[in-house]
Amino acid sequence: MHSRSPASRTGRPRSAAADAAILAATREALVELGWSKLSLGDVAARAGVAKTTIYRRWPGKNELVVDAVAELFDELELPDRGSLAADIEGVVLQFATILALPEARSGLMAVVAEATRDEALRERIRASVVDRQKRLVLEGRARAQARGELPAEPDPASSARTVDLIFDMVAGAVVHRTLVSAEPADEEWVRRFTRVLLHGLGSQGPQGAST
Amino acid sequence: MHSRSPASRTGRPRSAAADAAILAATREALVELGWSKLSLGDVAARAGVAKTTIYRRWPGKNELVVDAVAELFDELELPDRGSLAADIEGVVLQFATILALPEARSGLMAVVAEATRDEALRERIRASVVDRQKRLVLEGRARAQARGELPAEPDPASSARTVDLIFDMVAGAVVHRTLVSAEPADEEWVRRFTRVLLHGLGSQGPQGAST
Amino acid sequence: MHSRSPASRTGRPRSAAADAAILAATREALVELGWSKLSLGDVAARAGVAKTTIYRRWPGKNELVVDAVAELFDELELPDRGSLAADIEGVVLQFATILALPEARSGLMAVVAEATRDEALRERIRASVVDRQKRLVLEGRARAQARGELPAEPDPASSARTVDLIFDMVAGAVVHRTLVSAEPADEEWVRRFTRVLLHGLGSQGPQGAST
Amino acid sequence: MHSRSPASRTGRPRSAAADAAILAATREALVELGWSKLSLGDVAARAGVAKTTIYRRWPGKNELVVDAVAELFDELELPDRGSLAADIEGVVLQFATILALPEARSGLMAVVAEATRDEALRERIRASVVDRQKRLVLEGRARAQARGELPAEPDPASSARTVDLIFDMVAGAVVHRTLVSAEPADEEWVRRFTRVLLHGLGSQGPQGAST
DNA sequence: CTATAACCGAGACGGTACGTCCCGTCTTCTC
DNA sequence: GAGAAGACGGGACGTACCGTCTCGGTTATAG
Repeated sequence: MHSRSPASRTGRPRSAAADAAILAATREALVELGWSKLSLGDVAARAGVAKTTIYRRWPGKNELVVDAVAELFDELELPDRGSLAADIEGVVLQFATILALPEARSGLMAVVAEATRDEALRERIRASVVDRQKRLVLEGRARAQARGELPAEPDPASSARTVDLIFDMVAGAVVHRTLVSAEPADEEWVRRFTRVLLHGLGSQGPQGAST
Repeated sequence: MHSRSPASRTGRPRSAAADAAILAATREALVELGWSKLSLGDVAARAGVAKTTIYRRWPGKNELVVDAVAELFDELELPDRGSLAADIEGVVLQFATILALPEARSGLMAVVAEATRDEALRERIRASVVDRQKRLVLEGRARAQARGELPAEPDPASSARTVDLIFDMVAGAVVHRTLVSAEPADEEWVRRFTRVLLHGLGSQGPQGAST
Repeated sequence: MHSRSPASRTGRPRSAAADAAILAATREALVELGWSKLSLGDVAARAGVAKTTIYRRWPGKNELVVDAVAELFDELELPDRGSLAADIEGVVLQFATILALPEARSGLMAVVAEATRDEALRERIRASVVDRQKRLVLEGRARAQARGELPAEPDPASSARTVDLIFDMVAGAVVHRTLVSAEPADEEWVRRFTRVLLHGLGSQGPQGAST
Repeated sequence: MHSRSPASRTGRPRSAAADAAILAATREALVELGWSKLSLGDVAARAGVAKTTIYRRWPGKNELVVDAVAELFDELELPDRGSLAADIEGVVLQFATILALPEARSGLMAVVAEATRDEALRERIRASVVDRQKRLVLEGRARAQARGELPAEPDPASSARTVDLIFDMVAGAVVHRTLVSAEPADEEWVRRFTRVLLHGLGSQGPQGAST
């Protein structure tokens, strides 16, 4: 998350409790105020902490919010629901549920926007959020391949590109639906999305078998 | 874009040139500074205009940037390239090209983020950007149905939902690829994306026929 | 006191009332808090003014306090009391009275201390305080010379040096008595001081004729 | 200077070297930074000492600087130069030399300013600086009385008041000349000052006998 | 052809948050 | 138990913008 030079062993150690309090206060402030009105002074006050304590640990508002939001995504899981379609629907619904939280909605797009001009921040987002959740795609695909629902992909380079593509399609669609179109990614939408993802646009025929 | 009460006819009229200068200055500042360091005072100075002149025309930074960025998307077209796949690839590439512009990258996600807590801004984005480009999906689908590449969808409600879904999938994937994964949406990626969109995840076999 | 480039005629003019309010608030804060605990934010709040309004007019705390204190000395006068001794005693008592005010005590020595490392501040003090009050020495001497109590000094260079010397002796003695020794410069002290100043250390004899 | 409760005998004793290092570092910092930019953290770093070590020995910045500066004045002496005038000129020149040191200039007036609101600090200054140097006035007067240059003062109360007055006049004039008027108290100024002090303002006639 | 009204530039205004610096205290490990 | 190290809660700093206001001045239509 953040760390000092490894050789520093002297002096009073940093409070571990402060970290948690700051991140929780950040999420609380995101809910109440949203990204643009969130101030580090306010977060510090909520966390019962001095402003300098935050600045000692994070370079600024952007990085703090990335860390605060990233924790939300760690609870994503991929329980085996028996079929690739069901697995996808399950995880997409979880993802949509998290994106419906005000603390995620407010902060996520904002840091992505900031990241367009900040390579380090982009890397932090990739490490804390994107790559950490790509495991879901890998696991789901492996499971589907074991079930025979998807063909094996022997070329590792092409395989990696496919994982990236799917992640962009899944995450992108849910994010766009939720934050840009500002419509709920509810069960019906998730079913339609999953059908198109699995079978393509042409598959507009019978829908009954999906849930 | 912005308008006064229609009954006001006396007095000095607003300078039309100022509008264009302000929007151009906004895009210029977005390129140089990015969203978060863009200040209206700076925009005013670049446009050779007083701050009050901006505030007389736009409620604030958010709305100004929406208008400045929306103009970029008006150049999107959907030339008939003979097949649905080719049409999709064409428009997605155009979209990716615009999203690669710094003035779009910086501003777009930021106003979307702001819009999560501002209904009026959300509506402005929908009107200025989203709905205005949905025409591309409608037109592409109609053309594909005429060619027999896609089945007709008689139920208008379901039809609208499909349009929305496709728009979210296309725009979402490109945005996520470009801004979150921070990888270029180049021709190869667009080909892979289009194949999955049209034929589903299972279609990982031979690829030769795509370009 | 402070001024902008003389050519600036456009824009909203600076509030004259703000100047007076700020200086009064500064003196009030000096009384209550003293120099070291006086903060410009506090002064701004007392004056009902934004911090930036102060910084627009004064470079910093030092210059503000010089101006606030300098006003106190403008009320010094030299009424003709009939003899040089009486004139001196009168003005020294006035000076001591001002130096007994908390707003003067707290601020004056502090800015002098700061001025040891700030040529511009030293100049400001000289212009606002020292030179402005040297008139008293000049006037008193002229009057005494007219009365025949002091010899004329034809050499202008030597004359100026004498004025400076007397000013340093008078002001220095009162300041040292009041602020360093922290004893009141009361009537009796003033009488003793005046006798030494006029007649030298040897004149320790009869004192009765002094008032 | 500072002391612990006499009963504390166990544990590691305080480093005596640290005291000297801290005071020297304080003077060094006064020279480089001046009073207002001097911070105890900086002094600690210069002295190779932890901040806590300073706080264990002095209550704060004010007291530390008083002690650091007071040492400078201990070198003042009053060699017998044969006449009262010569004795005064000698000691005033020494005093002026010390006040010309940056470490004295910066610090002395600042702590005097602070002392206007801090009785304990005022007492510390009086004990460490003022009273310690009053010996010079006493010694000089005794010597002059022995020579017959000054009359005896039998009343002890009046005698003490005279000592105080002279001290305020001498120290005040030099301080004012040096720090407020910001002119050097050079030999010529000292001669003029001494003549007025000994013989009064009227003695503006022939000067040849002064050096 | 003059009044009136809304516009315009400039820039001061009250205000909020910034990120930094230093304060004086505390907590830890080491000597 | 003193000492070095350094994190801690707190407060002020001086700066940057915000969105509003008050100026003097300009450019239109309406009378």
